[in-house]
Amino acid sequence: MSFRTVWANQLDLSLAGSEVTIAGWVQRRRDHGGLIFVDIRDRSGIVQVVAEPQSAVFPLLDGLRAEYVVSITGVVQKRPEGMVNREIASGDVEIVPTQVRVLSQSKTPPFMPQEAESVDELVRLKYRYVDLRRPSLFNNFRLRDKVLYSLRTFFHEQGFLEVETPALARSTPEGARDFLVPSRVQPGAFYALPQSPQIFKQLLMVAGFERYYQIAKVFRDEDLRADRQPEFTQIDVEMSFLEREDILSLMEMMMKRVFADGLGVMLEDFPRMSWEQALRLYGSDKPDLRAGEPLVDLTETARQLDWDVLAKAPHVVGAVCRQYQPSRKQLDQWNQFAKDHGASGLIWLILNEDGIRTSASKWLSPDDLSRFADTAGMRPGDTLFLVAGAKPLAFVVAGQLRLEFARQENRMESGWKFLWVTEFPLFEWSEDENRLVSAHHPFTMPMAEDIHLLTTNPLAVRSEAYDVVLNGIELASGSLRIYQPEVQEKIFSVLGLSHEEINEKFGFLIQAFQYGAPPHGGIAFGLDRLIMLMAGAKSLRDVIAFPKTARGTDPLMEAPAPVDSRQLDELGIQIKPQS
RNA sequence: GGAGGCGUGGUGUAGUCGGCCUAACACGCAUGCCUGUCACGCAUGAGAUCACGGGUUCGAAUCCCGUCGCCUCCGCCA
Repeated sequence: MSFRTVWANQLDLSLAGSEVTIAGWVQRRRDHGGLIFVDIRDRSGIVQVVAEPQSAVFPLLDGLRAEYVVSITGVVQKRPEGMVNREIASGDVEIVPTQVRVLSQSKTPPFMPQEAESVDELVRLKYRYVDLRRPSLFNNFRLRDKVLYSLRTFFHEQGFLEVETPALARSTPEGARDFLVPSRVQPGAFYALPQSPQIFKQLLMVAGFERYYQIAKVFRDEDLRADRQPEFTQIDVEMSFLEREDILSLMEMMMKRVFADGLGVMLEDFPRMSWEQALRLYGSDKPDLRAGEPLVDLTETARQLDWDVLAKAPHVVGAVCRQYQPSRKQLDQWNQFAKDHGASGLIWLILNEDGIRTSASKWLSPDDLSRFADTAGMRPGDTLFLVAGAKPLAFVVAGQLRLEFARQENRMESGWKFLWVTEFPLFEWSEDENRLVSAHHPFTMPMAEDIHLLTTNPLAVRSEAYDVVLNGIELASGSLRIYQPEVQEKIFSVLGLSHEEINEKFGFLIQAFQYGAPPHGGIAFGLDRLIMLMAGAKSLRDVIAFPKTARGTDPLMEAPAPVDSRQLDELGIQIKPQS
C-alpha cells in the first residue's frame, strides 16, 4: 500500500469516483459533531477529507490534530451543489476516506504554518521546519530550484564545466574579513573560507578549462543586513579567449533565459552605462531605473550667477520631481534628508502656472530661476531640488533624493530594470588605510587606453570591470583579468605591496601566470539576491532554507557554540577571557 | 563600532505619563454540544518568572540604570 498516489492539487472532477491515496499534514479539523472535515496539506496544496459518523474511519479522523502526518485512502467525490471552494485547486471535490493511517503525531506546534506570516522571526527560525511548511515560503524554494535547473542547463549547453573549488583555502589580503578554520595538523595555522573562488577559477583558466562555472557557497565575516548573510551562494563564472562584449552578451543571455524559465518573463536588452555616467545621471554606481528620470547637471547654468554659493560650487546637481507640490514641512524634511546624507543644504524651486517659488529668492532673479527651470526641463507643477558640492557628494545626495522621492511618493515603476555598469575606476583611495586599494579586486585588468596613467594618476585609471544592476541592487560583479605577469606586478606595486608581500600572498598566482595564462574574465552573480528579487521577497532569509539572524546566529542549531576544551587542545587554541 | 524600533500565556496584540491589573482581547489548546464546513459555530476551562538583573517607591508590566535577544539602517561588505 503506497503512501500516496496523487498530490492534493491534482484532485479534480476528472478523478471523481476513483480511489486515491493522499499523504500530508493535517492543516485543520472541523468537527461538526456528526460530520468531520479534515484539510490535508502536502507541498502541492490542500484537499478536504469528509467523514460521517457511520464511517469506519470516523474515530480515526476524530483523533487527528494539527500537523499530524497521515496517509489517507478514499474515494474522490464531487462536492454537493454550492459547497465548492474556489480558494483551493481541489475545491470541486473531497475525499471520502476508507482507510486512515496516522504516520506520525505532532505536538501542538508553536505556531501554525498558515499564521506564520505574522509570527516573530526568531520563533520562526527556531522552528524553521514548521515555517517552511507554508506555501509562500516553499514556493521560493521551488523557484530557486527552477532557476538553478535553468542555469545549469544554460551553462551545459554553452560548453561550461561545473567545477568545485576548495572551501578550505588560504586567507588573502584585501576585501572582506575572512572566516578562519584552524588546522589541527598544522598547529597555529589557519585555513580561510573563500570570500569567492576568485583565484581558483583563474587557475582553472590557466589550466585550460576555458569555460567554468560553479554554484559556489562563499563566506564573508562582515555585519549583516536584510540582503546580506555571512554565507551565501554565487553563480561563479569564468571564461577564456573572450572579449568583454562576448562575456556581457553571454551573461545577458543567461539572465534572459533564467527569467523566461523561472517567471515566464521576457527581458528586454540591458542598457549599458559607464560608471561615470551612472554617477552623473543617477548619483549611484547601481542606479535604480524604476525611480524616474535621471538627474540634471546644472553646473554651467549656475556659473552665470552672481551668487557664489552656486556659481563657485564645483557641481550643481538637480533632481526634478514631477507633479509634486511639497508642503513647508516636507521641504524641511527634504532639507534635513540632504544634510543627513552629507550635503550642506538644499535649494528648491517650485514651478506653477503663476511663477516660481524658491528657497533662494533672495539671491536668484526671476531670470535666473527660469533659466534653471528651462535647463532642468521643468513643467508647471514640478519641483526641482538643487544640491551643490564636490564631485561625488553632490551627485550622490541628489541621487538619493531622487530615489527616496520615488519611494515615498510611490513613483517607482514596476518591472525588471536591468543595466550594465562598466568602466569602474581601478582604484579607490582608502581613508582608513591611507593608501590606494582595488575597487574590484587586484586582478582586474586596467583599460588599455588608461594604462599609461598607472603611475602618474592611478585614480583616473578605469578598469575592465562590469556590474549587473537590477532595480537598484547590485546583482553581479565581474571583470576581465590581468593575464600578463608584468602588469599584475605593476598593479601590486601601485597598491603598495612589497615584493615580499606579493610573493607571500599571491606568489602562487604570479607563478601560475608564468606558465601560459590565456586572456580571461568572468563574473559572479549573487544567487540569493537574484531569487529574492524574482520572488518579491523582502529578505534573503526568505530564500535561504536555514538562514542566520542579523547577529550571525542560527537559533535552530544554536550555532555558533562553545566547543569542548579537548577540541581546543587538539588545535592548540586557548580562549582569551572576555575583557 | 554607531543609531533607531521591539521584547506581556504557545502565537499575535492591548495595557506602559506608578495604584482601579487579582494583567485584558483574539487565535491556538483541552472538554462538551452541534450532519456541509472550509478563518465552521456555541459553551466551559486550563494556560503568564509581564526578556533578564539591579534600583527608586508604601506600591513597578508601567519610572531609572545595566544586560541579553530580535528587526531595520549607517559604518563595514575588494
